[in-house]
Amino acid sequence: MPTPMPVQQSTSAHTTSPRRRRADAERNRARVLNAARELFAERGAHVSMDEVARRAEVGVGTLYRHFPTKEAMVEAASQQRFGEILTYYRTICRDSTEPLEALKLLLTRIAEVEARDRGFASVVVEGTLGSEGPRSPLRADLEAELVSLVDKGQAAGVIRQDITGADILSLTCGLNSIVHRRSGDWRRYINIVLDGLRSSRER
Amino acid sequence: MPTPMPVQQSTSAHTTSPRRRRADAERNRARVLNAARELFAERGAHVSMDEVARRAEVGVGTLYRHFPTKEAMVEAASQQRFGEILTYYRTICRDSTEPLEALKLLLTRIAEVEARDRGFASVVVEGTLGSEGPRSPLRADLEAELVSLVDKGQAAGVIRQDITGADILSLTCGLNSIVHRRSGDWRRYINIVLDGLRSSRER
DNA sequence: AGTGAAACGGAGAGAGGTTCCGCATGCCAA
DNA sequence: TTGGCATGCGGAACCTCTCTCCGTTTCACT
Repeated sequence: MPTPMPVQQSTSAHTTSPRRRRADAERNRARVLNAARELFAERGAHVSMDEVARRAEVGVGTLYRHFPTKEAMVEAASQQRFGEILTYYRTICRDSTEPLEALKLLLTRIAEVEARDRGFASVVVEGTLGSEGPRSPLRADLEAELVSLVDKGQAAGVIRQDITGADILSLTCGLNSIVHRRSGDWRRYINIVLDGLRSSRER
Repeated sequence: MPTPMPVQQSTSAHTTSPRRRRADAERNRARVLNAARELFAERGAHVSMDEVARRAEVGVGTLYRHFPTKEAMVEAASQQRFGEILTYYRTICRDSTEPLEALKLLLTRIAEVEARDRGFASVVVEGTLGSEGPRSPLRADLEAELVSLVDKGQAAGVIRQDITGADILSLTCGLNSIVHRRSGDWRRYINIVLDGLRSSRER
């Protein structure tokens, strides 16, 4: 390991960074992230690093100075999507809405974003399928919201007891599959899932 | 295209082949399939072709003479699993059992096999997620059984009308996710899915 | 045994991710 | 303003993995 002080926070937005970055580095990081977001959204996470570098008009080396691996870059590129979904959820439906209705709105939003952004879709699936690795901050936030939503629903007696918040993320795998195989049908799928989640006395 | 007569049926068991294969070729094909099945089951589909060739004690070239791509080989290796599941289903529960109960047995069996065979699990997910490409024969058979099972359940009024057999395969994506993240919890997941599938008058 | 077709092995082409290092550039102090 | 230098940059090179190609070997049939 030649570098004595590796960049730890390269994938996060970091409010208080230990050492300020140079202006050109900051600019390049933004260019890379934009290029990545565009390409991954349009064509999925299989787009090559060379291509991202070309669209960002930087060398591949620059990509790896800002993100340790391609996977981290894909993850970072979809952070904004998690952010959008969280913002929507927190402003629209967290407090005012009945839990099952809120869950429906949230799942619908996730499906809509997955339909628009193939890179995000694969991050959701991989992150749920792949067992190890640290969760990105906003993804963790979203999972936390789901957990508390499920808790609330269970306390109110409208969601069955034998389920956890983490289950919901697993259910989005199937959602993702439907979004990309038969666009449009996913509203039906959400209804099926919600009917399954209801507590028996609500049925 | 140099080869005038490419091997069409390389992934199937072919009962009536147009031209007989040499004995050594037949033997090597079996060795390769065995090696592939073992390695993919143990460690997943990311195992390299070199490694499969090494375990089968053949050269990589031989792998590609029997299977056009790695993907085809993974698919072929999991055909046996689809076969096992189909046999189980046809002998145990297709005719004699009530549709929802049969569906439960079938989903349970799929989960059990996925838990044992990581390669099979990824074939189920990829095949469901990936939109294009021809389905392998036994996979298609399994999907057909699911379709007729759903039809039967709908005719009997125990399965909701707004669902198709293909939806079930999508639901197995989430199943797969749970099988590999929290082994054991998938029985709970199956109950949730089944409750969602029930027609409303049954609840 | 002899012959031709079928099958084999494995080097290497090609593609994609990742690293490395000499050069360029922004930043700060004098 | 300029000189010093840490920081950042580009892209050739490297590694690994899939897949192809072709000289050699093996089988099957006479």
